[in-house]
Amino acid sequence: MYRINFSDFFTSAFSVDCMLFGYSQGQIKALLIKRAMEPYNNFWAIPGDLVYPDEDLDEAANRILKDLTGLTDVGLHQAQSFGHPKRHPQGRVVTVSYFALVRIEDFNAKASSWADEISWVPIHDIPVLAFDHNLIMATTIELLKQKLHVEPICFDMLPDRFTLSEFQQLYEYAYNQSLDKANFRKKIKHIPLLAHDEKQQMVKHRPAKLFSFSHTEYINKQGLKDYQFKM
Amino acid sequence: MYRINFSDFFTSAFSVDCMLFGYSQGQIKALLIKRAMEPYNNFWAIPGDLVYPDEDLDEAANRILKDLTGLTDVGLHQAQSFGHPKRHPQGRVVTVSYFALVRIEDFNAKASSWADEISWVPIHDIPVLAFDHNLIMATTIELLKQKLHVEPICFDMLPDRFTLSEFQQLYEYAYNQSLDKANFRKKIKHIPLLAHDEKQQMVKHRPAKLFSFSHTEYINKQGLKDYQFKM
DNA sequence: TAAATAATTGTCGAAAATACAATAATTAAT
DNA sequence: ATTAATTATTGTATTTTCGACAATTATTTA
Repeated sequence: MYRINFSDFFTSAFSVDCMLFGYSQGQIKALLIKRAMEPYNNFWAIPGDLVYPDEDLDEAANRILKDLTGLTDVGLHQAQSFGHPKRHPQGRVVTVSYFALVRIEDFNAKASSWADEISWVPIHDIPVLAFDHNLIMATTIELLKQKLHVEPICFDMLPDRFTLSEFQQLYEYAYNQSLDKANFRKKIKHIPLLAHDEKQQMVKHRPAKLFSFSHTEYINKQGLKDYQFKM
Repeated sequence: MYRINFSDFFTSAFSVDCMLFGYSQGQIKALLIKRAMEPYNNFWAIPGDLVYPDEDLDEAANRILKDLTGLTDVGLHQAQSFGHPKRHPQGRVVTVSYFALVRIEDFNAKASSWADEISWVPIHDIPVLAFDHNLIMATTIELLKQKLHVEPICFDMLPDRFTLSEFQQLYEYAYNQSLDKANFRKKIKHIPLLAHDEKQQMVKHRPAKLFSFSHTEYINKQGLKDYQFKM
C-alpha cells in the first residue's frame, strides 16, 4: 500500500447538488438547469455548486435553493454522495445530493450565474444530463419514492389546498400505477386532513372538496406509531 | 458574497466511516475502535479513514472493512454525509458514513494501525465517541432500523442457520418491543425460508428447528412486489 | 331537461392482523 | 420412569383492512 503525506489528502473539493421536485399537471417534475459554462456547457444538469471551505453541507444546499427560487425554510433531504475519482473532469470533486419538495406555483424559479435556462421536467422523462447526473437523479428519485411511502412529504408538493383526486394522482404518477378511488380514500382515513367548506372552482364537472394537511396536527395525532403511505 | 479562486476549493479531505453491525446474544451490536492517535486519542470511535485521492468512496469503505475484519464481498450501505466545517480539528474533512451487516462469529475483528482495541457494543448502549461520531452513529442506526423494515438485510447478521425465535428477537431488540410469537410466524410466512432437518444443539429445552435464508430464492419468488418486514 | 363527467359513498367476500389458547418436544430434577 | 419446567409450534376466533366493483350525488354543458 502506498503512503502519502497527510497534507496530500487536502486536495479535494466537494459540491452539493440540489434537486427540486414539484407537482403540476398530474406529474412530478424535477428542476433542471442548462449549464452556461464549461465543462458540459449547454448540457442539462442538476443545480449544484461547490461548497465553500467554511460552509456546512446543509448550508450550501440552502444557498443553492435560495439562488434558484428565493425560497428559504424548505425542508431539505440529504440523499447520497457520489465520489468516483473521475466524475468531474477538472479535479476530484465529491458531491452530496439533496432534494427538496416545493410547490411549483409558489415562486418563479430563475436562472442564476451558472445557468442559462431552467425547466421543470417530469421525472419519467429526464434527458441526458451532464457529469454523472443521470445516476444521481435516478438514485435520488428512487429515494424520493421510498420516502413517499413512509413520510408525509407529498404535501410539500401539493397545493396548500388540494382535492383527494390530486392527492391520489400524485401517487399514481410516482409509482406509475392506477389506484382505486374508493380504496385510496379508505387508506388515507387515518391521516388527519382538514376538510374545508370551500370547493374547487372553474372545473367543468362536480367540484371536489378541498383539503389541507397540517404537520403539527399530524405530529399530535400520530402518537408513537408511524403512519404508512404504502399505496 | 465573497469570491475565491477555483483552486481554493480544492483544499478539503474526505473520510469514510464504516459502521459494522452484528447480532449476538440477542443484541444488535456496533463495532467500535479505541483510537490510538491524536486527535481524540483513547476515545471510542467509529472505524474510518481518509479516502485516497484516486479512490472511490465505496472502495475506501471496502478497504476499511477488510482491514478490520479480513472480509470482502460484504454488502455496504451508504448512509449519510457529515460536513460541518469544524467537525475535524485538523482541517476540513467531510465524512461519508457507510454500514455493513456481518456475522460476528464469522471472523476475528482485529485492531489496525489506527486502533488499539476494538469492541462490539450494543446499539442501545453507545458511549461518548470521538468527533461527531455520536451523531453519525445515531443517524445511521435510525437508517438501519428503517431498512430492516423494508429489505431482507437482517439475515446478514443472523447465523447462517437460525431459529425463528432468534429471528424474532432481532426485531424485538431493534425496535425495543416484544412481539407475539404466533403472529410473528404468520407475518413471515411469505418469506421463502429454507427449513432444515437439523435442530438446535445444547439447549436445555425443546430444540428449535433451524432455518436459512437464500437471497436468490428471495429474488425469484418475489416477482415485482416488494416484501415488507414491518413487525 | 338530459347527458356527461367526475366526486363520493357503500357493499361484500377475501385476506391479514391481533389476542389468546392449546399442544408438542425436550431437559433436568425427583 | 415420572414429572416439572421451559420453550417450540400450531390453532382458533375476532376484528380490521384490502380489493374489486357498484351505486349514488353534484355540477356543468349541450
